[in-house]
Amino acid sequence: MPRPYALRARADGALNTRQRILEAAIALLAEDPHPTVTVLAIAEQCGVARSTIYSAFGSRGGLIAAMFKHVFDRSGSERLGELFSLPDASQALRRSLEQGCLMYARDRDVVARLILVSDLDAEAAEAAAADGRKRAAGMRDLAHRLADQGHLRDGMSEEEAAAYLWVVTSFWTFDQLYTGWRLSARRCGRAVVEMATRTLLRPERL
Amino acid sequence: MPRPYALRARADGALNTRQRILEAAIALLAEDPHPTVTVLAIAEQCGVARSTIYSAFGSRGGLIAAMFKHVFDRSGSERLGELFSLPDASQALRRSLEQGCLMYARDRDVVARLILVSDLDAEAAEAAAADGRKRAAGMRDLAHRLADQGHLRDGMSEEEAAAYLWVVTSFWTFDQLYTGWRLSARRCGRAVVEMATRTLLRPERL
DNA sequence: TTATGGGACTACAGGCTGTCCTGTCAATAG
DNA sequence: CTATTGACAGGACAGCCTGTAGTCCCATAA
Repeated sequence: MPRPYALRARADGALNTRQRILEAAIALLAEDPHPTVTVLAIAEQCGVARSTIYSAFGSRGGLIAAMFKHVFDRSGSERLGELFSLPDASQALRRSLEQGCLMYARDRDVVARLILVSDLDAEAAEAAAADGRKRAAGMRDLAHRLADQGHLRDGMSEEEAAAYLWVVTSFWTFDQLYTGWRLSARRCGRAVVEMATRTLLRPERL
Repeated sequence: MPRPYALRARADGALNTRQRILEAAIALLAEDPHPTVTVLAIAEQCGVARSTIYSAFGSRGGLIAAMFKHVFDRSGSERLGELFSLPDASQALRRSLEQGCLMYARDRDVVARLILVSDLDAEAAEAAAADGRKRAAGMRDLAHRLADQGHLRDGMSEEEAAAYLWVVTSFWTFDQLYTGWRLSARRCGRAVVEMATRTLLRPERL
């Protein structure tokens, strides 16, 4: 007959290990420009057995998916949420796009690497897709508010506006400017805002 | 003493084999949405020994680099060049961006896959970078012509214009709309042109 | 006829994933 | 205090992948 276990401390310890592995894995991506994202390398990075990673995340794909979520949900996303929720939709657009670029820039290498390896792994791809759906919903919301407040150009439908916002807020749009064209994070932000506002908003309100 | 060999037929055969391998490899990417891009899989796809691929391309990375060049240089790029060279820079912009989207759409899966695996392989990454430099030069040229012909908005420098063109002509910009937002190739083209023209050109010339 | 080189086939070393199994140790319940 | 439980380390192993090397066949050109 099984004994009922509360396991407060044990469970905490396990959670802690999970966190430690995630942090170490992300640190590995941040340090090395072309890291070998192998389970062994990550295990060694944080002094944990390879088998521990499998028991904590199930598979390499599971680990990468968890890293993806971790990076995209961590520090800075509240700040972004605040700006995004500014009452004036036009201000929300400008400020959150700029802030988004700063956030992308801070973790550029990690994010880029993570997106790449996620795309090649079915399990991790799901995490990336989920993040995409979240961003898409956000952009529809912003487009709706822009329309409501009369910011959109004549002939620009809400749905079309959401599509444009979707494009300009993607990591790759940022990175084409940042890594591809070597602009500073701040300039990237300005450029992205410029594209969005010129394309979407009434000229007289620019 | 080595004998001078013309080897017309043999060399032709070898070239032929190279081509066949490339075509087969690209077909493999096109068929399967999530293909395992292994040398063995490609070898089997076109009924060739694995070792033949190594002797023809040197390595997996070499093969991928060759595929990259092959896809980006093949049919359609003359057409794109034509449109790009139209005397009216504004027309060149619109027509070549639309045409570019049609080309991206035709080989979408192959291109996406190729960009992903290229980024994770040092050797293939060079091929991708070379293609990027080519596109960057093209965009600078177009920006220069737009400036010369007085199409650019007040305050829009040639260099800045090139950066915007660089972003909107990237594969990922297209794909965010095509795969991410499920627009048709034609609508993607219109959207990209819209972003470019609204951002870059004088409002009165739209 | 004969040397040459393209290409097939085989074998092997080394690296990675994923699974399984054993052993150790700290936390917990009785 | 003692027995149980679960986190974790460590190792072995199958299976797949890359890259290299050696061997053989045979069409071609001298």
